[in-house]
Amino acid sequence: MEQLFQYFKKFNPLSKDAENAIAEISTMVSIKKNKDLQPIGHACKTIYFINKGVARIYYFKDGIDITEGFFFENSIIARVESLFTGKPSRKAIQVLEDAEIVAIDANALFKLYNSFPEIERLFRKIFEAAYVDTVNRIEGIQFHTAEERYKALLNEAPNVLQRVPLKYVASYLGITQVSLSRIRAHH
Amino acid sequence: MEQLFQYFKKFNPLSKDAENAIAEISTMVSIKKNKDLQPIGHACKTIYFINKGVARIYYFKDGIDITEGFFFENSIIARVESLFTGKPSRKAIQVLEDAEIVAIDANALFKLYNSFPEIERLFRKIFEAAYVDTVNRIEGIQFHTAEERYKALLNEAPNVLQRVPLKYVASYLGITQVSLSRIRAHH
DNA sequence: CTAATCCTTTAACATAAGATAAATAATCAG
DNA sequence: CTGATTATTTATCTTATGTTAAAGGATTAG
Repeated sequence: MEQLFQYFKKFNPLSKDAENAIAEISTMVSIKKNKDLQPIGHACKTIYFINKGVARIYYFKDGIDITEGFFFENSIIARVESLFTGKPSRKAIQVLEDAEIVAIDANALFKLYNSFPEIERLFRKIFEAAYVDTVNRIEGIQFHTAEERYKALLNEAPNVLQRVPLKYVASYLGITQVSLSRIRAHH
Repeated sequence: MEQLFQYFKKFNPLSKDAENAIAEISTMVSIKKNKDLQPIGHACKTIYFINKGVARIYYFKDGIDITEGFFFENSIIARVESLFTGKPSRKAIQVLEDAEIVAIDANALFKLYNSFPEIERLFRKIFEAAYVDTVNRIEGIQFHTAEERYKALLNEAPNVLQRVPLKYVASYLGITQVSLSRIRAHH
C-alpha cells in the first residue's frame, strides 16, 4: 500500500486516518500475464492501482479487439464511463505482464467521501488529471496521420512499444496492425 | 443565475448559502456572434455556463483552425487542460450566435471548495460527467470512417448541423471541409 | 441594394490507409 | 526440444480522404 500512498501525495497528502480508511477497503491482487482483471459486461465497482506490471483497457467493436489505453506502474485504472454512471461497462481490463495491483472498492470509497473530505478532494484531483490527459489525447488524434501518431507515441511513451504487443498498439493508434507494420518499416 | 442553479440540481442540489456564494463570484456576459469569449494564450481562470447561444472551443494546428467541441444552452464550458493545470491554454472559446453566458471566477470557486464541501462535490460530479463524455468521444473517433462519424453526429446532435457552420463541423469530425461536403452529397 | 466577403459544393488528381493473403518470426504448451 | 500457435511483416489491390482549384450560394457591410 505504501506505493499507493506515495502516489496520492502528488495530488493531495492524506492524514493517517484517511490512509487507514483506504487501506481497509483495498485488497492486493496478483495476476498473471494475459489474464483479465475485470471482464466485459459488469458495472465497474473497483478502482485499480498498478504497483507492478502493465495493463490495458479494451473492448470489442464489430468483433475487433480495440485498445483504449495502456497503464503502467504507479497509475490508476478505472473504466470511468461505468464507474461514474453506474452502467455496465463494455470494456475489460487485461494485464499484459505478471502484475501486482491494488484494488479499491469504489462504492466503499464513495462512502468515505462523506467522512473524509480530503479523500474526496484527492480523487477529484486524480480524475481531473486523468480528464486532462484524455482531452489532450483527442487533440493528438484529430488531424494527425497514423505515422505522426506513431512517432508521437515513440517519443512520449517509448515504454509502450517496448512492453506491449504491437497488435494492441495498432488499435490504440486507431489503425490496423498491417498499417502499423508498414509505418515502422518506412522507419 | 436561476438557469444555472437548475442545472446544478441535476448533479448536486445546493443550499441557499452555497448558491449565494456562487452568485457572488459570477458575472453575466452578453456577447455577439463570432466574438471570442476567451482568446488563446491565457491561463483559463473562468468556468462558463451558457444560458443562451452556441459556442465552440477551438485552436490552431499548423495554422489550421480546429474545433475541439461545441456547447449549447445549459452546459458548462471550460478549457480544462488549462483550468486543472494552471498552464496557459492554446485554445479559445468563440460564440457562434449572440449569447448570454454566466462567467464563474475559477480561482474564487476553488476557494469556496474549502468552505462549501457541497460545492466541491457539485463540480466534482460535473467534471466527472464531462470526463465520461470525453472518453466516449474517443471511442467514437477510433475506428470509424468519416461517414460513420458524420451520421453519428447527425443522429446524436442534429442541432450541431443546424446551428453551426459546416467548416467548423468538419474539423470537429477530424476531416476537411471538402470531405464533409462529399459525404453529405453521397447523403 | 450592391459589392465584397465568406461558406459550401464540385471536380480532378494524389496518397495514406484498409482488406486480404501469404510468408517469416517469435512464443508457448507439452 | 519440437510442433503448434500467435505475432509481425511483406505484397498486392482497393478505397476513402487529402489537396488544390474553381464555381456557385449565402451573408454581411456600407
